Amino acid sequence: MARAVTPREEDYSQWYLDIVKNANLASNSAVRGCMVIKPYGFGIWERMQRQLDDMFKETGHQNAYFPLFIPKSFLSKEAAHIEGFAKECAVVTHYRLKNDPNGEGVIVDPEAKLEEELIVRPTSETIIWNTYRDWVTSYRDLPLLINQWANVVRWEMRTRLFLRTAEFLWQEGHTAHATAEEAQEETLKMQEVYATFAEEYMAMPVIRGVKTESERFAGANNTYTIEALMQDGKALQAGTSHNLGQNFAKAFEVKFANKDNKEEYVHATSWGVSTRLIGGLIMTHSDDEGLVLPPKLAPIQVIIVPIPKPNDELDAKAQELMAELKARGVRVSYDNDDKKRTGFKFAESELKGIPVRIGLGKRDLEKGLIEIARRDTKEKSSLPIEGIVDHVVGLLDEIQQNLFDTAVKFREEHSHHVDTMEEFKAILDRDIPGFIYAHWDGTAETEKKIKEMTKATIRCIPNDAKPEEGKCILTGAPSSQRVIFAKAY
RNA sequence: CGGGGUAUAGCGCAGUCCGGUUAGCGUGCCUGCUUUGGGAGCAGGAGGCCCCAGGUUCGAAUCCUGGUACCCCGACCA
Repeated sequence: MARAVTPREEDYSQWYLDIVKNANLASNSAVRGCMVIKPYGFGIWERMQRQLDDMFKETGHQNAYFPLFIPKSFLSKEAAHIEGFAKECAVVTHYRLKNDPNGEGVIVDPEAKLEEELIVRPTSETIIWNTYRDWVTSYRDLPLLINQWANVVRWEMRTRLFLRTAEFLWQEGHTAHATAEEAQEETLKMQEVYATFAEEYMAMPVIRGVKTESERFAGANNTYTIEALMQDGKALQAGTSHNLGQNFAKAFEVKFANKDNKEEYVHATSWGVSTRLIGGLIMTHSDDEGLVLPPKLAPIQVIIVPIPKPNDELDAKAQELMAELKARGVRVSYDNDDKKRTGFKFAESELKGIPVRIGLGKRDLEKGLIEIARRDTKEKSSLPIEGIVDHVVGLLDEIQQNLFDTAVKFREEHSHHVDTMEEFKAILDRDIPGFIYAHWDGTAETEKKIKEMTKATIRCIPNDAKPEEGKCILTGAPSSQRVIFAKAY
């Protein structure tokens, strides 16, 4: 049988598509740019959702839900916002179909034209701020800490499964605060929540930083980001947290009475992560054998394979093991399909990225042994059956940690400090370019020129950037700190 | 939006240039037998509006006209 996955060396982009398709995560659909998320892929998203949702609740947020549709006029109330989204909006113009009088099928009923068109939300700031106007009247109503799990639509020119789809699933937090300080605190807090989630659950190290003006969210005063480095040396913006200042409050007249009974506009934030995270997860850990999942997010953490095939004795042993593992909180399943051969099951468990595989062998069992295979390093070992549950539970933690450590090491090996344009270009010409720390003169013109010359953009100014005197790699103008450049998804 | 490509079985493709039996191949699926410690073998079987609409022709997957959809490259893109 042919190789299931194109090797990364040969064609990284095809490798990515092969993983998504062959590991049964998602597929293209009948609708351009929109994907079908299959059960296994959605299982990963559910694990992500559950964890993030817990983290949002712990930081004081509540979930709510706002409409899919936004009146066209709302979108134009914040100038920068409409500027950013106008070119990628799906518009609803009619509300009824009818049978085609000339033949088969249905047509849009021209008599059912909407007075005002509705926009399918590309993001919900406008509809939410229009609602918040009624929710906020006093400082006692603040802070307002709301999150929404939803789908949004952005009519992108070109799409890629998970990384950029016309419709995607996400969460968007929208908060209102009495002071600018509180809003800034919230913005940074949620950036940290995202970073913690990425590192501790996805095992994906991220740089916490702030976007330059040209990369900022449309309508924000500042956009904070977490940036991850993918295996092909390109950056992925994995989550953003925006300080919206009073821009939306002013556009939607959201005012409150402060303690002195004076009217003030509220200060706002918004923050989101999307199904794009699954793309990041794939490109951080997976290999030429298939998907590699961190145990904390794997829908199945341990799979038991009977060798050479299921029988009463092996089934009983498997059930016993499963019960013990489940009691320890492990997500375990038993591959007792007798139509598939052992080798096929091994290959399939690797393709699907299941962190630990237990080979329950007839011969091994007679000797009191069990085979444990870990997905991350592909190591196999035969261990005594006593204490196997403890071993597996410990191994899951070890794999989680190893994936993170390996990803950190990769990022460090592909992070470069450069001081000249020649070095800068040389790094970008490498097969795996990575993050480039360089001085920049702080102007949008320079940023744009560098992008035109090299396709690299400023991913962020790291939160922990140390003050350092230097000269802009393009103009030679003075700079006080390094910023991170990279080619990006 | 510019350039290129594709549309034939669930999936991947050949056939189209040069019209002509019953439209093939691989894989997957179903049945049976033999296998079974790293993607099994053999045999039998099911599965097709050949993207859509018109046209040419005795005859169209194939030629002509028009349309639609998707993919790739670029531009665009929290």
